[in-house]
Amino acid sequence: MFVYQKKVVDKAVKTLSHKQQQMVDFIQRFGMDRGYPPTIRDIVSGCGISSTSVVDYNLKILERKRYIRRHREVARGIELTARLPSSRDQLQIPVIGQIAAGKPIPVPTPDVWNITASSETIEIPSKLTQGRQGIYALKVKGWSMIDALVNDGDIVLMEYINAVDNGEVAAIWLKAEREATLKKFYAENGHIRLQPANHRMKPIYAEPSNVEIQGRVIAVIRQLI
Amino acid sequence: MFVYQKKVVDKAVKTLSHKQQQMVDFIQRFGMDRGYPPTIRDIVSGCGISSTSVVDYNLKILERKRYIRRHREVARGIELTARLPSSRDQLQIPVIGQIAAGKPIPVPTPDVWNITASSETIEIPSKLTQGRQGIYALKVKGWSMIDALVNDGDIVLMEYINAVDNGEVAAIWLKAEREATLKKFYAENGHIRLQPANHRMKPIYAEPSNVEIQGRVIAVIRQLI
DNA sequence: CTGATAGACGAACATTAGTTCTACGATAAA
DNA sequence: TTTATCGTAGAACTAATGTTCGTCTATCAG
Repeated sequence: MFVYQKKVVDKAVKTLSHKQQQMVDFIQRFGMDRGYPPTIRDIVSGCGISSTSVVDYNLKILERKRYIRRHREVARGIELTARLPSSRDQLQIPVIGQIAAGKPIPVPTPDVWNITASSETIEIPSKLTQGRQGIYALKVKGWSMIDALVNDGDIVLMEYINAVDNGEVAAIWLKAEREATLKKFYAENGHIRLQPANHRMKPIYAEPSNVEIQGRVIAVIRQLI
Repeated sequence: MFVYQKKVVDKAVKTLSHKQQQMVDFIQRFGMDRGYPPTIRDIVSGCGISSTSVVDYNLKILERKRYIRRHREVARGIELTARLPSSRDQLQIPVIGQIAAGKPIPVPTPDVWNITASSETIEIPSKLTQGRQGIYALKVKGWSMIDALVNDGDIVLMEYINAVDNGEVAAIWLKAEREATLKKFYAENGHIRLQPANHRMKPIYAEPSNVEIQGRVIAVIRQLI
């Protein structure tokens, strides 16, 4: 008796024609994307079927095999019996301070690094950093970085290095002006050109002795909720 | 100015009448229990309301306040914007196209959603979206969004909605000009003010009939390698 | 008092979408 | 061959469901 029962269940649960599997997948995806189940006609076009009655026919089978539950006479009354999860990896990056004109850029000393859980952290996909070390983040205060297309409140992802290649965007401390700024860095015969990201704005020129590279900009994140 | 803005958003997001709160709860429960969203008439009887138009009226408000998203002309096309679970993992968001002046913004239709699974996607922390659904991303082409502090190559994270509150940044299609643009949106006595994020730039004014809201900007991501 | 506005009603209307019926070809059993 | 069943089609029918409109009430500012 148990054997018989098992057999029946097996057959009922496992055997799905290609079309039926396709329909289950479609219903699944549709629900995930849109927040409500598909109509029979959605399934028709979504699975390249040519008639509503075919879908109805197969839905009846899926229902019998307990992949779905149907609520008759109800628009979109298709309910998946199973629902699912997911996961991935990401990094916790410390936001170690603010960047603002007139204030030196805080440098991530080891002690700061060590579970500065005290302050803030942001999560980012590990893909963004591409495996680099010495990554930290700064929150931008004020509008002085506007010519780098960075707004008040933006988060700047930084890599802690002291030299950059031409054309890279860096956080630069101008000693004499006592100003922090984000610019594209170009070393050109004896002096340094700092080029705003905004092409309408003019570059500024500085003496090498007046600039201090504080880090390289990896990414800018602006969240508007 | 910022205070005013905050106030507006606050009010828009928080204040719910008793009836509206009741409706949200009902929609929530209904979806949990049955696996599909309620119809307007379900809400009528479920919340002891006496007319479908009352429900419609309040659904419009809930939509404006972003508690739900509605899919017009679609049976049970009510989608809660906040779905419960979702841990601290990250999401695969499809980059469904480019945004550029002179080109309409591609809208994520169901088929695009699925097909683009094959094309490009970006990973973002689920925290960034705060559990919202209907999130997609666009790659910015050209410098026409520069006054929104968005550069060529930036990724704009969008939420697919058709109505925004004053002060929010939206992707707007100007019909007559055939131009897409990212601006802060303000509806003011009969006309619409579109305010660049860059405070050095002047707002532009438009007729309501000329603007089409394509989505809301959730975040901007600029990756510099 | 007047006008503006938020909420609520109920009916009518237009689509959407589930259901049903007939028919056809292929395959397998009798 | 005949009969039965599975899978597929297409169309028609009807119930379910979203939308719109005119109307009504209550409240509040001027």
